[in-house]
Amino acid sequence: MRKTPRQQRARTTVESIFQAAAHILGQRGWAGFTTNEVAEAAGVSIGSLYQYFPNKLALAEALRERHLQDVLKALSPPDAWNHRSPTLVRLAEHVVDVVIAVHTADQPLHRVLLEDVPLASRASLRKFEAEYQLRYRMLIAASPGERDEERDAMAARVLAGAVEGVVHAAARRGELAAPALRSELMALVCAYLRRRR
Amino acid sequence: MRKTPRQQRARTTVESIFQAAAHILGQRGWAGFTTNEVAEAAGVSIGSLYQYFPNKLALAEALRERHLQDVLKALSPPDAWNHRSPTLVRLAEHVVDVVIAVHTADQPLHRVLLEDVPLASRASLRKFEAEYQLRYRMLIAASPGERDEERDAMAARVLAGAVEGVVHAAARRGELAAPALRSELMALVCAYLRRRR
Amino acid sequence: MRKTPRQQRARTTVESIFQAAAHILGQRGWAGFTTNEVAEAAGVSIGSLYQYFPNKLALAEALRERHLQDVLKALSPPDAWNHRSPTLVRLAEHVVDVVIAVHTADQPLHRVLLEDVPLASRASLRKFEAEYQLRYRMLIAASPGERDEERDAMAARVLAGAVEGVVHAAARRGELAAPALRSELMALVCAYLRRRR
Amino acid sequence: MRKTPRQQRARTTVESIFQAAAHILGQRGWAGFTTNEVAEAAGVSIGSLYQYFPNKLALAEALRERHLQDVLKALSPPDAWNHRSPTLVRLAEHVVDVVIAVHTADQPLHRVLLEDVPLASRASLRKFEAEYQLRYRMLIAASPGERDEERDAMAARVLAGAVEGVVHAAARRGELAAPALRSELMALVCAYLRRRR
DNA sequence: CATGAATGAGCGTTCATTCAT
DNA sequence: GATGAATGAACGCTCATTCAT
Repeated sequence: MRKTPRQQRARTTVESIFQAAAHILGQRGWAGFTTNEVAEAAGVSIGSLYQYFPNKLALAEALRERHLQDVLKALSPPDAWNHRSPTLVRLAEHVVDVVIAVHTADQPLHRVLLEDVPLASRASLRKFEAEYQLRYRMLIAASPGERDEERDAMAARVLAGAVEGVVHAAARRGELAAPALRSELMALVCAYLRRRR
Repeated sequence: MRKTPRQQRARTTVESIFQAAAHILGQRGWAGFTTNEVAEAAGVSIGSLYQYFPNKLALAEALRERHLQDVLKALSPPDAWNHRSPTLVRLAEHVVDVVIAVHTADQPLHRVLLEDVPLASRASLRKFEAEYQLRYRMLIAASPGERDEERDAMAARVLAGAVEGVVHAAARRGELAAPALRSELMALVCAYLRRRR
Repeated sequence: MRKTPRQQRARTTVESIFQAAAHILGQRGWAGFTTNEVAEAAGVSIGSLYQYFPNKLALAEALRERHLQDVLKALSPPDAWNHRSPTLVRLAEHVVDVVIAVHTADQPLHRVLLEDVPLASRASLRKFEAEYQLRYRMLIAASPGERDEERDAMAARVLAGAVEGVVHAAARRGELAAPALRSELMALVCAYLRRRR
Repeated sequence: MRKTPRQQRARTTVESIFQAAAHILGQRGWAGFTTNEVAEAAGVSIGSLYQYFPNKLALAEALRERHLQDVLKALSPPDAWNHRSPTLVRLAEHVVDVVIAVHTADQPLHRVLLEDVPLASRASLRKFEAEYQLRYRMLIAASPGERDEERDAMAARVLAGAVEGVVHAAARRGELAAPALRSELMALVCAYLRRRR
């Protein structure tokens, strides 16, 4: 961001730009994402947008950063688990429910931010992915069987890819709310975690 | 397509447009896909391109149609299975290997065609997906347990989403060729297919 | 230039762009030189302008190149001098008259092209200046006194600057056509050339 | 200027605007001269700038006025000449040295102010030029030969144009400090002043 | 007197598309 | 069938200027 808003009205300006940008980016995708439309939808002049974001990509990246932080926060273990860690199934349910919730809230935006918006620097995305994988590593770590660093890492990536893929496909079909979707996905995750090696 | 090429020279024109379009769409994505560049790369005038494709989207969709047919063909059961159907594991291996192969051959193009190029009509994509799901239904059908139409359909969608998701994520990391990827993905598929209900 | 016009209508397009650009650049200066106005004045769409010139600066530079060639050509010794070289005064008259003529034809354009338009590369301008100085070196070479390489070079630069400065100032005052201007400028040039060292 | 600063703090505000404006105008030229950058460089808000200058051009013109006054002051005959006026050569040396000094101190700014900044009204510039010519008239007046009002006026303009042109061209080449430049320029001026009519 | 958030006309440039040749 | 010159809407972005605080 070019400068941080100090006055209150500036903060509302920036916030409405974020809102409008999220909406339009999710709806139109990166190719159809235009700064002029964002400004108009935000009820703000195009000049104001460029006061705070040096260019279109920077706006999208700020949006991504924001969104990824939200995702990580939602995926964090609840405070209730501080003392007694839950069963494997509870852990899996938490991850599955959060991923479903993320795609429910912002169906297309999540995908666009992660796959459509060009990467100015890979650094921040790598950092997110590392954090993100960590959540799946916790599942693997809690599963039965002997531990193996490399194999567990691959398992975490496979699990993450599978969960993302299932939820993503369901989102495209508007099937996210179906209980059967959740139960089958849980079945998949648990079957994988409990498999004999 | 606006009209079908009759003369031989017209057929080579159209073919070189397809080649160039596939190349550029894969490299630049939908946002960077320009008809002028396609025509130039194809060694053909921009006018010729518009003789056969009414607009940019129609070209991309023709490309998609072509590609999806290829994918379905690759997924079809080999002739060798006509008489004796193979084991569950062999079936699963076939699907996994084909999906990996598809993403290996045309990494970015496959993704762009399926996720980036806007959908003029959902009809053709729905048709493809129905066909595509059928392959996974065969896996479910071959798995142990009692059959249930709705539940099996959901299971097929979940399985398809999972396999696609894992391979897709691996492709982004350039990890498609790793043997560990394949074996873990197989483990996931088999664990799911063999799960107790 | 992005591409060379092949068809006749393309050549007229480019020519009218040049005409309009020269007019507007001379009138408004570099800061007020807009490609949209050039295209409009040329009776051509903005797209056509960008078919031939990759950007605004390239257009101005093409104009400069063109103009500088014209100036050098005008300054070249006439064919009539091939066999018998003229007197010092005749030589000086030729230079003075040409410089006055150049500024008369395109008063502000000449200045803008040389001093206002940013230099993408200095190469072509350096080449022009070297050629330009050569004409003044001929004057110095024809003047009485012993020759000295360095001193003569400086004398040529001083003479060129003086003639340019006088004509340029007169142009700003609209005084270029005054006979007194020419005779006083000739007096200046001749006095300098005939000075005792 | 919109209003004259009364308080001390206002005077420093205006002064820092002038400083910053001179710096940026000299560096970037009229085309790259932006009020926002001036305000920032001056450590002053853009609002403050517009309190004192109604628009960008007015700021540049105030700067020009200031600069031209400085030039005239530098060209004024030193107090030492009040009683005994110096030789023709001394007079010429004074003018030449001052013009060189002016261009040395603020090479680009001087040029930009005189040639790049558009003229809102010619009045103030005409006044300056009249004053400026007067200095050259003194040289002509001190030269041998019979006086003639019109002819002397033209001679003064020619001399002024020549000196300016030589120094200006030398400045562009970074040659202002060269002793040979000064001596050749003096030779030019003296040759002209002493010419037989 | 000073601030700085906000504005929006207008710039340079791209690219899908048309049509005379 | 094929060409490529021509079009112009629309994009990303800048910057002179205003005005509420």
